[in-house]
Amino acid sequence: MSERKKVYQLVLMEIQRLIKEDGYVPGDKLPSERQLSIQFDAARSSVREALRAIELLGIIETRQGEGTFLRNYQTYHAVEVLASFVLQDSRTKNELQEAQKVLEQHVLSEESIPDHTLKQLEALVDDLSLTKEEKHHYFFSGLFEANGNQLLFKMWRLMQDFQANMELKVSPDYYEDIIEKYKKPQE
Amino acid sequence: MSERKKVYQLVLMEIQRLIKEDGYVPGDKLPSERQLSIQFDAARSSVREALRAIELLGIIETRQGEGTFLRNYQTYHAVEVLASFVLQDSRTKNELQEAQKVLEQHVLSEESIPDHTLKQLEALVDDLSLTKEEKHHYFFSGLFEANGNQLLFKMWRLMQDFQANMELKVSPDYYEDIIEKYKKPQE
DNA sequence: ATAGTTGATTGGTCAGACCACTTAGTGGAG
DNA sequence: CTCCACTAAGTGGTCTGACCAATCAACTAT
Repeated sequence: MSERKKVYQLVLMEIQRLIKEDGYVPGDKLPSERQLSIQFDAARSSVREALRAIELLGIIETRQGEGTFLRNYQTYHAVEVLASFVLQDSRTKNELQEAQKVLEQHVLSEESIPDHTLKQLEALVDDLSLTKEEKHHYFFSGLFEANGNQLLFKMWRLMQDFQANMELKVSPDYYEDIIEKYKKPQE
Repeated sequence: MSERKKVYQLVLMEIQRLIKEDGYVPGDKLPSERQLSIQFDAARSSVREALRAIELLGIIETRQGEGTFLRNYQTYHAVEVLASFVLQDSRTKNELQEAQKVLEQHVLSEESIPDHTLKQLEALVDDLSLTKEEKHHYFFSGLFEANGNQLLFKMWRLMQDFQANMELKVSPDYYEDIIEKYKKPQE
C-alpha cells in the first residue's frame, strides 16, 4: 500500500528539509556528499543521485574541489531537457502559453506603474539592437519587478525560459500599445 | 574554454539522442542500465545519475525488475519539485495568495462552463457537511477541470496545498455569486 | 612578507558486489 | 496433455571502497 520510496527520493526530501529548516540561502555551501551520506545514513551514490537530479533542475550547483552550493534559480537546465522532450506535444505547448499569458495579463492589469519603469520600457521598445524575444523578456521583467511579487516573477521566468526553446510571436505594436495605456492617465 | 561536461550530462544527451533518433514513444522500454553503460562507455552509476535526473523531471519511469520506460509527460512532475523549492524560498503569504488569486481569477473569466459542472458546483455550495476550505477547494477544482489546462490546475493545487495551514477567509456568498453569474445567460 | 609546497577536503568516476523484484522458461505432478 | 510450482536470468536498487582531479589552507623555505 504505502509507496516504498527509493533512497534517493528520501534523500531528496531530506535535503529540502535541510535547506528549509537550516535557512540556507542562495550561494550557501551545503554539507559535502560524504557528510550528507553519513547524516542521512545512505550511500554516497544515493546522495549523488539526489544531488544530480536537483542540479539538473538548477537548484544547486556543484564545483569540483569546492563543494555543492545553493543557487539562485536563474538558469533552468531542466528547461532545455524538458523542452527537447515536450516540443512535439502541442497540448503542453498551449497550456504553457496560456499559463504564461495569465501571469502577463495580471501585471498588465496594474492601474499604474512607476515613472522610471515607464521610461525604461520606452527605451526598451525603441532599442533596435534587441530581438523580439529579448524585448519581450526585458519588457515583462520590468513590469514584474514593478509589480513586486517575486513568486509571480519566478513563475513567469520559468515559463519564459521554457518557451525560449519554442517559437513565440507577438505583434510589433504590442509593447507600444501597452505603454500608451499607462501614459495616458499621466498627461 | 570548452566546458568539461560531466559524464552524467553526456549520458543525458546521449539518451536524448537515442530517444529521438530511435523513435521511442511513451510506454516504450529503454535499454537496461547495464546495456546503456556499455553502449555509452560509462559506469553504471553515471548512467543512473542521468536516469534519476530525468526521472525526477517525469520523463521516464522505472520499475524494479522490469526496466525503464519512457513516460507520457502530461503529469508535469517537474512542476511539483520546482514548486517545492520555489514556494518555500519566497513564501510570503501575500505573494502566494496573490498568485493563487491570479489563477482563480483566470478560470473565473471563462465565458461559460458546462452544465454538469454548474450542477456540481451548486450541489457543493448547498452541501452543509463541508467546511469553508473544502468548499473552496472543490469549487475551484471543478472550475479548473472545466477549464482543462492541467498545468494551471496543478499550479493552483500546489499553492492550495501550501496554503492549507494558513487561514483563508471568503465571504459566505462568494460562491453563490459566481454561480449566478454563469446561470443568468442560460435562463 | 612572500612565494612555493604539500596535505586535507571535496566532487567525479569507476568497478564490483549483493539485494529485491519480475518474467519466462522448465520440469514434474496430476 | 495440462497446469502449476520452481528455477534461472534479467533488471533496477543500494552499498562499499577505491582512485582521480580540483581546490583550499596551512606550513615552510627563501
